[in-house]
Amino acid sequence: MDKRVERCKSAGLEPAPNLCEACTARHRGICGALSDAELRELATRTIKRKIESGRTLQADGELVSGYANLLQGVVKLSKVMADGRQQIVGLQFPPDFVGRPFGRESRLSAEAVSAVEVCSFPRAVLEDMLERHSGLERRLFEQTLVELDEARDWLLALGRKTARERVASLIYMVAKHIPAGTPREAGERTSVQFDLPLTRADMADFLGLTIETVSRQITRLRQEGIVDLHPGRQIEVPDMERLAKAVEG
Amino acid sequence: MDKRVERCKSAGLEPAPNLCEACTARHRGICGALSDAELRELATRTIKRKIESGRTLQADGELVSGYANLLQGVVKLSKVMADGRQQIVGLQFPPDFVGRPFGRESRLSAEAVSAVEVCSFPRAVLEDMLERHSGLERRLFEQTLVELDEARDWLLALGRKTARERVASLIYMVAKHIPAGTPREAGERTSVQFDLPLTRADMADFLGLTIETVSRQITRLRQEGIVDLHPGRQIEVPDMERLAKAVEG
DNA sequence: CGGTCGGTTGACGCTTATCAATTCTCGTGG
DNA sequence: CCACGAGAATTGATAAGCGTCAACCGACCG
Repeated sequence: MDKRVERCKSAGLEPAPNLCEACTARHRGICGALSDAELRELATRTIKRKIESGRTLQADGELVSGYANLLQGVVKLSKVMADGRQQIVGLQFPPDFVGRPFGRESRLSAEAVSAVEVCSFPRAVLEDMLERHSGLERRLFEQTLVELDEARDWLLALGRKTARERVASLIYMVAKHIPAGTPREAGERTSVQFDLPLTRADMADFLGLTIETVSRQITRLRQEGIVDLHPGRQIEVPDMERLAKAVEG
Repeated sequence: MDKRVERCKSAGLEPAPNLCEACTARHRGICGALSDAELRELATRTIKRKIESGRTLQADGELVSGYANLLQGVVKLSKVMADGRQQIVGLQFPPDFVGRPFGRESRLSAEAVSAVEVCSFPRAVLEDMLERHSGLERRLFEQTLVELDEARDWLLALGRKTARERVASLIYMVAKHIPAGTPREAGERTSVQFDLPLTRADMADFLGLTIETVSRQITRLRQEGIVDLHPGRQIEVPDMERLAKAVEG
């Protein structure tokens, strides 16, 4: 048995047979930069893994040993201060690439916030592929630029927005990223329903607030009719326009 | 006269003769990825410009028309909300690259916060150079990764740090970036003195605070003996260790 | 059935914003 | 050279928004 497969097993993970041709993300994310032949090559060097919620993909300060394409679920990137204060500095959705190219250490950890499925590969594979397929580097670069933009959007949110606006911003962002659950019948308003994969604690850590403040602001948005809460972290947004307004005031 | 040179003149800018061989940044920034021959080629297509404090290099929403290497001075990147709230999302120091590769629009503006000197070139030149010198793309990519890291560090600051810690963090960061003015004689403590190129308003916009709070926290750091203020935005840090402690609490 | 965890709600206090007045700095022109 | 004015910075008084502490509810699991 392959050594990597073995390591996965021992970590309680479940490697699956891996055929890029059947992968839903093969034309998205960084894989979109590869030809069919290249995808076949990649298939021999990657492992599809399921990761349960709460498990750590990459710990703060640990050497980068591997990378992954996110296929399903949500991953949070977070930083902690010496005294325990914590801040989530990014959320990743499919088909994002997870990991830091070129082995620069970066002081952050990546953790699954829901059941997650990734296509993972060791560091050497990425480096090898980068050398041989220049389109890949461009693709990674572009994603990094998008992440930089998103980080800067959140800087604006954390620096200048009120608690209510921040919560609205988060819900708005997730609504835009998640494959819309129920876009409702055409005749009705633009009602959207989806699963919010974050706990109140995660939301607070992302928004630079406390659990209590997040909870209060959500109640407020509910009373205002901007969101509807359904059991099991389901959120319904009856009118995206109104939510969008709450994002900026 | 070259058309570009003409445009510069008309904008009140002063193009200078441009010899990469004599440039102080030729081995740093993205130029460090180029050979002597390539630098000579680049020299024919760039213009060294001086830009006065307050002038805008790239306005929010405007199409990216050109790029620049920062040779001297400091540039701020900022975002504004519809109602005027403003947030600085990044500061750039020499020899940083200024501008957004691949023409993605990004909703931010770049403005000189001190007298600035840049080596600028039109968009087409960057694209052309990128195609012909693959090391260049890597270099740009690496800088973008550093910027992403810095943005995430500030997310932690804005989300979780107190006003005092934020102000200390900013002073600390500038102290690390600015070519140290007076490292003092070897026998003494590690005293550092430098110019803080930001107004209180800029600092506030960067730290997500108000002018008044920034001012109060600086007075406090002064009373604690962590910083010394000298006329003309000169700051002296008698002991970097103590400042570093203030950064995290 | 009790225990834990996630979430909500309330009372209170602290940090920071807001409003306002004053001082400082520096460039300009008399 | 000094007076003047405008913008930058400081300081004070007050208020608001969010954090802290604590009680409580409901779901889930052993």
